[in-house]
Amino acid sequence: MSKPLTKNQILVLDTLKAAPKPQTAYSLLEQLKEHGLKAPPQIYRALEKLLTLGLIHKLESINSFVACQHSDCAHQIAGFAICDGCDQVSEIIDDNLESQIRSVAKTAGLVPKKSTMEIHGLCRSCKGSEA
Amino acid sequence: MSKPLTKNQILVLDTLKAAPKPQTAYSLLEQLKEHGLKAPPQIYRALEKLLTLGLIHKLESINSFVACQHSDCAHQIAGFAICDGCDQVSEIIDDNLESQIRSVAKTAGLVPKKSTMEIHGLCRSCKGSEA
DNA sequence: CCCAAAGTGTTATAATATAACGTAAACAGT
DNA sequence: ACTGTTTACGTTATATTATAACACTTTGGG
Ligand SMILES: [Zn+2]
Ligand SMILES: [Zn+2]
Ligand SMILES: [Zn+2]
Ligand SMILES: [Zn+2]
Repeated sequence: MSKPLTKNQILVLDTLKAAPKPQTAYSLLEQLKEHGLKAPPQIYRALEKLLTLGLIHKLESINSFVACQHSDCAHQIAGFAICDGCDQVSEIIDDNLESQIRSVAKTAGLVPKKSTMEIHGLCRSCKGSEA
Repeated sequence: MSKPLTKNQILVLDTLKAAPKPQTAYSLLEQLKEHGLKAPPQIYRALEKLLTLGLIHKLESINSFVACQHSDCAHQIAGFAICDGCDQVSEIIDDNLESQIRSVAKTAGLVPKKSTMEIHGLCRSCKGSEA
């Protein structure tokens, strides 16, 4: 029996799901002020829970959060492709990625727990409209 | 002819080279106060320059900086293995990593510019001394 | 009912990073 | 040498991201 999400957790998750691009904690707070949320801890606490449930991901390189684009990849390892032109993000599950990570970890003699891979660049449409 | 580093840039780089673990901008500032540095921008500006020169790397997941462990990998793609027990970091250059990144980027239709890969876990010695 | 765990709302503060300003070297072209 | 341009400098102030701490409420099991 997995516990249902609380009101604040649902608010944050739904906002992330509806957003076209990654959101910072403070942009979420701004949007949720009309629903009664008032202070950063309310956002950060919901984010933390959603992270441990694997329902959202944090993009470390831009201090932002996105809803998981798969059903629930708590245990999986994902890579993120981030367009610096339009902020669009794709979450990529690649079978080789996990073995790649294990390989790098092994080289370093590290037992891996958690990893992030974030690739910045330009998507096709932004690449086309460059100066 | 590559321009020589400035005084502040050398101070920051040398401090990072001598450090046993990643340093935050503010820990660098703290250490460099005795050399006359007084304000964050002095540190951040040196860091930015050193980053573009490929002499240091930023670990996005811990908001910290490390000296490059290779001679100069401005163009290369590296992975970082970070021990959460002792903060030791290994910079791994793996031939497969670059192709892996290209693969993920291609899946997303992204022309890659810059990427980060950071693996957290426990090194052998910390793993051994677990509770 | 009672307890423990998890969540809530709130105020305050810590930690990370940049804007903006005026000045000073560094350097290439004339 | 004189210019203009670029880069770095030092400084003050502020923006952005994240957490500490406290008192209270809800939830669910024994
Ligand atoms: Zn996911
Ligand atoms: Zn784009
Ligand atoms: Zn390097
Ligand atoms: Zn360790």
